Parts: sequence; C-alpha cells; structure tokens
Amino acid sequence: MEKEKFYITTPIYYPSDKLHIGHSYCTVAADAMARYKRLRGYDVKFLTGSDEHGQKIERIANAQGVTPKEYVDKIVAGIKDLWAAMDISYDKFIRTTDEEHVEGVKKIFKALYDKGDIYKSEYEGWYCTPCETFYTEHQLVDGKCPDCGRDVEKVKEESYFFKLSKYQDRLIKHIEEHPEFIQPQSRQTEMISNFLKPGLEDLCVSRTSFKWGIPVDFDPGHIVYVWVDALSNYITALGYGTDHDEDYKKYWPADIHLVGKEIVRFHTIIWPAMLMALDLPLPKQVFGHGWLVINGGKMSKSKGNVVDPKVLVDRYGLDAIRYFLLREVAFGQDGNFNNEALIQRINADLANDLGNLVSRTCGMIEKYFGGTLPEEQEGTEFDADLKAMVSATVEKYESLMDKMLFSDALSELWALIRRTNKYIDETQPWVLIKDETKKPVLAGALYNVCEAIRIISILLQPCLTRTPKLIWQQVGIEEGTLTAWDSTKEFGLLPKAVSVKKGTALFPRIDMTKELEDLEAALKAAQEESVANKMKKAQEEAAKAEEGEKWEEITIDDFCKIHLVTGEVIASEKVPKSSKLLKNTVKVGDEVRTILSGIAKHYTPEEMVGKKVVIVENLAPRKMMGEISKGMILCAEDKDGNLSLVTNDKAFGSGCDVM
RNA sequence: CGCGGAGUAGAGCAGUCCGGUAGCUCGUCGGGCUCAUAACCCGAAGGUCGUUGGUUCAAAUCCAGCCUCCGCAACCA
Repeated sequence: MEKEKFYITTPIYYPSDKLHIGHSYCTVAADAMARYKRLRGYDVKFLTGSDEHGQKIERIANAQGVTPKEYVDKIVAGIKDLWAAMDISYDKFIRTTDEEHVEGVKKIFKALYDKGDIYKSEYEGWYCTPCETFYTEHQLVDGKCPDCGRDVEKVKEESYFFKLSKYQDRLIKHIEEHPEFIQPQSRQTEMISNFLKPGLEDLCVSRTSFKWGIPVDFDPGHIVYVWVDALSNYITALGYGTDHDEDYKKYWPADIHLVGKEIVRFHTIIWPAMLMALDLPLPKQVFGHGWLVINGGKMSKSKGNVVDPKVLVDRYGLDAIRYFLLREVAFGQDGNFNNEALIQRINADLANDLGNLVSRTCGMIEKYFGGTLPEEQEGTEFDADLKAMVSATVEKYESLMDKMLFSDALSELWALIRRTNKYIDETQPWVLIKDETKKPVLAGALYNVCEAIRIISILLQPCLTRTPKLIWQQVGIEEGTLTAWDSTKEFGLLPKAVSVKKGTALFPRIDMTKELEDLEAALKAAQEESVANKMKKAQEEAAKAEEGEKWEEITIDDFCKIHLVTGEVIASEKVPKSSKLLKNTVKVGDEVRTILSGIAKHYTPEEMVGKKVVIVENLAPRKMMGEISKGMILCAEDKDGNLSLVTNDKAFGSGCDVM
C-alpha cells in the first residue's frame, strides 16, 4: 500500500548574515512536524534552503572583497552546520543558485511571459544622478529631487511586470472558500482587509540595477527579481520544469508552507497568483508563525539583541533548546525569549520532571531488585487511573500535533510526566520494600512506571531528537516494535523483566544566578562575530576615513563651508504619523524657515517655542514625511541617545553667525 | 481616522470564536515523603479579567467608545 505523502517547507533564508534563534524556531517547528508525520507513517518531504540572490548580497560580497558566490557559499555552509547541530531532518536543501532552480525559474518566467501575465512596461520616471535614485512625478518636490533638491532628468526604465491585479478576485474567492488556507485565522483577516480588498497593483518582477541574480534569458540585462526567483523554490526543488520531475508529481501541492508572519503576504497573495497563472494547484496551507521577541522588543541586528542558537545548543544541549522553542511559545503568536525563561524551563520541566522521573525509577529498580524486575508482579489500586491518563494523553497529543499546536501538545505530555511522578508517590515503593510479601506489588508498580516512561519517550521523538534514545538505554527498552508510534496505544508491551541501567542525568540542573551572567557574556561574544557587526565596524571606519568627521583634522577653510547661525524657534508642532519628528518654524535673521528635527521624544512642541538654537544654515533642503526641511538644528547627544539642544549662552537673537 | 497584535494573581501565559463556579506553569508560604538531579507529592495565599458605557436573568467572553504597550509601514541630518 502506498504511503500518504506530506510535503512541508520552511522559507528559504537570506544569507546576509548568520542565522539567529528566530530562524531556528521556524525550522525546528517544521522539523518537529516532519518527524511527527514520518513517525505516523507518512511519506514526508521536508524542504528548506537559502535565497541567495539580490543587491544586498552583491553589496556585502563587494565590501568583503569576494564574489557573491564565494560569499554565499561560506554562509550557506554555516547554515548547514547549524541545521546539522540542531538535528534538522530536511530531505532537501535548495539554494537559489542551484542549476536546476535557475533553469526552472527561467522557464517559469518565460511561461508567464508567453501567457501574457508578464509584460514589459516602460516605466517613465525621474532620475537624480548624484543620488542614483528614481522618482515618480508625484514624489518630486517643486520638480526637483526630494532628497537633495537638485535638478532631475527624465528617464525611461524598462521593467517586467506581473499581472497580479488580474488574480485579485480569484484569490479572494479561494481564501474565503478555504478557511484552512491561511493560518492562523487572524492573518487571513489581515490579508483580505489590508491588501486584497484595497486592490492589488501589478508587481515589478525584474530589475536592471544589479547583476547578481537569474537573468531573463530572452532579454539580457534584466534580472529576475526576488518574487519569481525565491517563491518558485518550492516547486523547482521538486524538479518542476525539468525532465526528472517525479518528486514534483508526487509531492506538489505542499501540505504546509511554514513562514514567519512578515512574509505571509508573499505566500498567500503573490505565490498563489503565480501558481494560478501557471495553472498549478495551490499549497493547501500557509501557516504564519509569530516571532520570538526579546523582552518585548523585536530581535534585530541594530538593537544588538540577536540570539545565536549555536551558543545555546553548545551550552545546554540540543534537546533543551528544541524543547524550549516548541514549548514556551504558543505557535502562531509572538512569544518572549529570555535567558531566565529558558533556564527555568530546563530546570523545571526537563531536569525536575522528566530527568528526575527516569533517574528515580532506574535508581529504585537497581536498589530494590539489582536492576531487573522479577516476572512475578501484582497490580495496585492506582493503576487504572495511570493507564487511563496514558491513553488519553496519547490521543490528545496526536490531535494537537496534527494542528501544529506544539506547545499544547507538550503541555499535555508533561501533565502525564507529572502524573507518573505522582503515581510513584501513591504507590510508595520505599514502603513496599520493607515488606517481603509486597515484592510483587512493588515490581508491578515500577513496571507500570517504566511502561509510562516508554510511551512518553515515544511521544517525545518529534520534539526531542536525542533524549528518547538515552531513555531507552537506561530503561532497557529495545528499539523496534517497542518504540514504534503505534505501540503507544497499548499499555503493557514491555517485557515484565525490565532491566535498567542508570546513567548520567539526562538534564542536569542549572544554577540560575550563576548561569545568567555567563550566558549573557557568551551571547554578546557571538554577536561580535556577526557579519552585520563586522560590516558596521568597517563602515564606521570607512566613514571616518572618507569624511574625516570628528577625528581627522580639518582646516579653517573646511569649517567655513558650514555656515552656522543662531535662530529662534517661533512655532513647533508634531509631524503627524511620525514618532520622532517635530516641525519647527525658525526665525533666522529676516528669514523664517521650516526645519524638521528628530527630537520629538526629547522635546515637546511647547518646550521648543522660544528656544534660541544654533542651526546649520546652508544644509541642502530635504523632504521628510512630506515636508521640506531647510537646515538643521544642532543638538548634543549623550551615549544613551538623549538629546540636548545647543543654545547660546547670552541668548543673542536670531541671525548671528556662529564660529 | 494607514494595517495588525496585545492588555487576565508577583512573573509568563491559557480561557474570548460558541456568554453561566476565573485556569496553567514559575515564584511565595505551609504540609507530606525520602527512591531521586535541594527532587517529587499535597495544600494555601494572591485577580474589581486595561478603562467607560451598552445588550442580557447572567459578560474576561458580545457591542460601542476611550487609554496604554508592541510590531508592520514611513521616518530618524
């Protein structure tokens, strides 16, 4: 009989830096699901990979003095190492630089073009040469560059567009008729009300401004832009468009695209529209999971709070980290990641509940029976309740795992672990051992505990990849029929004469206060090594060298290029929809000008009025949030980012030169 | 009125779709037990469910308004 297939994917990650715990989160979840389905007897295809093209990669590689390919090869090797360290059981790792992917994308692009869903358009716009940027008519300010205020020239830029708008109605219909398509539900509402209902615009699917990508083979100079390139991976990885497309025929459509909430839009609008255009079936479900946030804030390189999963795995072991990721956060929602919660989970759930259960059980069997239970066993009045709990847990666990509710599934499993600990207390082996006639009862009770542990260990397998085997070694469970998934449905399969061998603690307890400091230091050290950090440093040095700001000596002539003058703020208001900007009306001599400043978090508009400030008079005008700012108000900034206006001591009026 | 998420015990969350005794984990306190990784088991204290109003016999849950936080987007001279 042929097995039922199950195709699950993670996003393909962008190798502009080392991956962080957020990537691990998504990938571990996909892995747990893939393992679960395999254990349930499915023919599973689990795909992950890397999205390697684009301008950003091109730039980083340039800055590091290597070719883009050399750069991504290095990063991808690191990603694969990480997945190996985290026991990610992917069946295929696709790289968008793989030949089969490149060929597939070219064919897909051409097919869409031939069908008329991709068309070439002459995008007319304005170009500012010094800024190297295109603007629409609408964006210009008084017919000049909104950025620098200089003249712009009219240019025509060729681009290919995908007729996304054509599929709008079909998309809405599909989403409404398939409530399971976008999960969780809240994302569906968001997609419809935020993007589909307001109307879709055709999508620009080629670029000429960079080279690192897949060329449009019928139009040299054009590079396939991210949408068609990256999203197609889900089918090119299966050999779509080649002569060996058996996998495509077998596994497509995907059962689940697991993605972060920030890219739900691409996967539920652009990707399905592309598939519709290609006359291919749509994926059955797109599941948008939440983010791991650090103390309430988003994890980001600029905040320097990125957590390196490798550090955690090295310190606490893989299963501790996998458990934490799957257990701590309700899947689909954002969840807090912090070191304290991690250590608490390890101590409370893994060390105290699970680890100690195995340890005390083996300890007693060794101590009371020399390591092997006698065949002669009797039941106790507490058995029925334990057995009922075991079979109820198996059922609930399966049903929750089917819905990818990992946290709830583990929560149920841990209730059983606690129940098993309680069973030991109920049966009181340490009392039974004192009465020779109670030996069969004692043996029976310990047998039941071993049997519960056996079933628990089987259920753990999708989530924890190493602990189940360690448990089997200690409790003397032979791998095979006794560890098959379906064997969880029968209590009492373990041979009566269980032989145990107590090993080292599965999860040693961690000293919280001591560990927190060490962990923090280790995570900091790892951040120092990130590409972003290196790039930032390099940029800072380059900036210092090139512009000679702050540290390099300048001549009086250099200084005279900057015209500083006193001014007086005569009015100030908040810029709507901006949290940082104040729009100030400043009197400078006889002139009154508008200057926008990013100081709304430090000064209220009321405080600003009447301030005698120092401004840069001859700074090129700049447009921000739809307003033109002419000049710049000087502020001092301390190391915490607090701002203090530079004023003049004797409160001279406006229009005085500052030198 | 750009979009979305969140506000429930000291902390982190579930419950909200489908109104009817407010639940879980950690922490705190008390007790039990001693096989075990200072563990395990039992019990207790602790909540005007952000706020105001409405619907209802009954609202954490439904409706309307408001406040606060977070994210997206935009932006930071």
